[in-house]
Amino acid sequence: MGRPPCCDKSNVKKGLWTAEEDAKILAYVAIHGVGNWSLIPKKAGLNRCGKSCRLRWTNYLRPDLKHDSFSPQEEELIIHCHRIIGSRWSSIAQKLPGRTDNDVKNHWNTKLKKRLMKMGIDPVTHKPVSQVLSEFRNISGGHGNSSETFVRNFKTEPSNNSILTQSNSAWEMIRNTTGHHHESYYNSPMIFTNPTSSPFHFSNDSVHLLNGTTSSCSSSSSSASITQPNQDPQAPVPTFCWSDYLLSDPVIPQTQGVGSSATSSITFTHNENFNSQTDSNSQKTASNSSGTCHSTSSFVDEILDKDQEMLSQFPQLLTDFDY
DNA sequence: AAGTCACTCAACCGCAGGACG
DNA sequence: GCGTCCTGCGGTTGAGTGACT
Repeated sequence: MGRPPCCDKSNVKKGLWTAEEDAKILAYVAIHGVGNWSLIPKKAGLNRCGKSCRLRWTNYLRPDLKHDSFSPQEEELIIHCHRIIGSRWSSIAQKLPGRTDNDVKNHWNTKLKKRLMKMGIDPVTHKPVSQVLSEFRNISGGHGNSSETFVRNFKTEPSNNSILTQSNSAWEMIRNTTGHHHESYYNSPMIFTNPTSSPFHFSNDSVHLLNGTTSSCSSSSSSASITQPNQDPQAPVPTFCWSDYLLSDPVIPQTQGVGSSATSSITFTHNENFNSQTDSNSQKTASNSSGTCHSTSSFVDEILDKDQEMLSQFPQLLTDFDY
């Protein structure tokens, strides 16, 4: 027996709110404050579900909300946070005063995701589509010979791609077109940027996104080495060869012919946000990772070890996003 | 001018987790 | 420990609107 509905749905109004209804909510909250939303409709004289009232208040009527368009800085922050924590809209919204999770989610789905796709960046992984497809080719046997064509279409006319229109990311496209669900790979924290591994990021800079220019990624090269424009050329660039882990993971089938164009030797650059607070530590960690790339350990074990290492060195990661 | 399409965003839905008796 | 209620969250839907043919 399932949970009963929160209200009698046949007798409550649905759909857009009128100014009069808004005024009733505002008047009630001004006097009594928020809380116990299930009782508010009755007390405020509204024929609405309490849940609907709460949503109207939190997403629209709250006095601290901004109703203007997103600034470039806010967009940059959304992209950055999404790269780190994914679609945890409430957590991202907390970083944006005056914005709700619904605002952020809608803005991502309608604007930012499309902008990334148009630039050839997969909005799920935040990596160049060419690289995502190349990596997939590596683990699926190397017969994805149409990936370059796909990447061209992805970058130039994403809206004309029926598959993309529905699935919106290279990874989802791969899943849809092949029926293969490489779950261990798909869920890998190295691919889906996990905060515990976040010192190793592609620097598909938000600056480029906001300026409307294309990123430095190449649609033809599967060996991505992306560096930050302001990075000191003298400074050593820590690298992290996660593909080594992939090839050593027993879950993922090994393939022949992963050399030349199919080899994914990806250079991860240092995340600027970690530089400011934990520069020496993260440099050390990154350097340790870059120099070794041991293929003798399993991918999962290495990730877990790295998580532990990161958590011990960057405890603020736990607090930043409410883990 | 009328019809169609694409896009935006407010609102809804179902689920999960916490609080409480 | 269990059931109920409330709240919060993320995914999805659909009405409204502007652009295009």
